[in-house]
Amino acid sequence: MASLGELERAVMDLLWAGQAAATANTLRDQLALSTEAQGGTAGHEGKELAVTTVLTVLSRLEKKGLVERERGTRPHRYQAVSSREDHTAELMHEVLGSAPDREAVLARFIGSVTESEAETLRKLLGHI
Amino acid sequence: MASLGELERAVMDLLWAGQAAATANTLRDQLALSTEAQGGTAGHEGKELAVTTVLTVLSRLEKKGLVERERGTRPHRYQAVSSREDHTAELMHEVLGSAPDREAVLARFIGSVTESEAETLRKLLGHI
DNA sequence: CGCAGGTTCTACGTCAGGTAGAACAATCGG
DNA sequence: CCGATTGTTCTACCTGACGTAGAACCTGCG
Repeated sequence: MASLGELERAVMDLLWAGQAAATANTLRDQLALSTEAQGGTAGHEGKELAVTTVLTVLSRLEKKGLVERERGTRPHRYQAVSSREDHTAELMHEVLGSAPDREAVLARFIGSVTESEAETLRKLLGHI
Repeated sequence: MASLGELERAVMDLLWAGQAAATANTLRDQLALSTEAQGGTAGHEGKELAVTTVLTVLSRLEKKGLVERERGTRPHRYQAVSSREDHTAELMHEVLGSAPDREAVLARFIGSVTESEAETLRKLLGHI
């Protein structure tokens, strides 16, 4: 159970991007800014969501264990439990584990990795 | 769009496991056999599904591009488009690509790989 | 031609996720 | 201490994916 919806994903992206814990309102504003008059890479809409919507999503993310909230302060402050990289790596492991022959999967995986990534991997595997 | 439901997954498992293209009826029977009186590792139920159910799922899998069917023969024959390993590796790439800093993700990923897997990777990456 | 086996259409129930109003809680200025 | 303001929780609706399958449709075979 690790799949995220589109909005959930957008919220996580903000939490991962920002350094400090954010409040629901902050996130609501930031969500509105995404794509706001930005004809660029596409994303959502410059749509103003209700704060309750953001709060609902945050609660769901909390239940999924992706978000942690400080309940002490009045505007609760939300933050990602783990970094985007950790989370993604974990997901990769999950996917890898979903096949019986992990090594065969790794073989295919390596087969289509970019050269720079291969280099990174070599470096990382080297000093063991 | 790559997530599979439980039954979809079970069908793919069968298609991946079997060597030849299967018919809907064959798959229905095999699905019934899963867990049939097998108190083991758990799975489904020895439940007899309607063939139409299997066909619906197969159609959905076809639409998702995971299954290919021969329409010429009368009982259509279904088979997985790509091997389980290829599919899984592709998924891993998808996940990897979902983060901006791929190399950082790889670093975390390698950090929690088993020794035997690390060995496999080293072998596959050669040393330039 | 009529039937049996096979496929497609249509449809319903459930659950996740997007969305938000209504109700409730806390906080702040007076 | 009280009302207004701000923030959170409850409840609920809508959509789409998926499990499930009956009804209707097609197609050789006898």
